[in-house]
Amino acid sequence: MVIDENILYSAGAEIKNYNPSENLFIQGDIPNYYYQIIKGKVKLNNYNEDGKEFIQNLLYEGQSCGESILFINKPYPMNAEAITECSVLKLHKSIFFNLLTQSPDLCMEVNNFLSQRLYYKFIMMQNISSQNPSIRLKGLMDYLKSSQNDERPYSFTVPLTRQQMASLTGLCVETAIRTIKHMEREKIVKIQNRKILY
DNA sequence: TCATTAAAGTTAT
DNA sequence: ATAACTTTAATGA
Repeated sequence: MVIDENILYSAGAEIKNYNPSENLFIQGDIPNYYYQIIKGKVKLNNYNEDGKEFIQNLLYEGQSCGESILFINKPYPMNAEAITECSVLKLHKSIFFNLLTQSPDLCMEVNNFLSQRLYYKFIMMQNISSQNPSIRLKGLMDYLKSSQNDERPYSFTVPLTRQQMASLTGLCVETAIRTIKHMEREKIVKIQNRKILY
């Protein structure tokens, strides 16, 4: 959790609910609020000229959303779209900034989260620049698996659909599927009733 | 080699 | 039921 929900409530944050595929904000909007997810999943994405989706990030309950550019005066370079039913706490940025200036602890927590996002971006940027799809997918899975302690092979179940994995790595689904099958043959992953074990 | 298109099977809502 | 996801195959860059 980035910020204790009670703190956000007492600061005057409001709950907003979203249905799947509803946008919290879209590309070009001016950032005015701090968002923190109470329940549900949200994706940050872009669409290229051909309408192909690239997922910048998947966010879950307890995480915040769009805070990365709240601190500068630029419109959002991406959309935030609910992928499940979502409850989100929304706090105006002026109040959010007040909270931060009053509490070093809060400030650290926000910075910590910002660091994590940045870390993910670096990791993904490195492996996406690889031409090899197997390396891209492996890079993604390595990152996801690093959040758990068990490092044994096949101890991690990838919590993503193949479609999402493809959109996160800039591949098309079919290539992702074929590559994953190939990785299964090479004993890099196991597949149990469509779930990918890594 | 990977993306794209099409078609069909499977799962989730 | 219907939409979303998965899979296979053919074709082209």
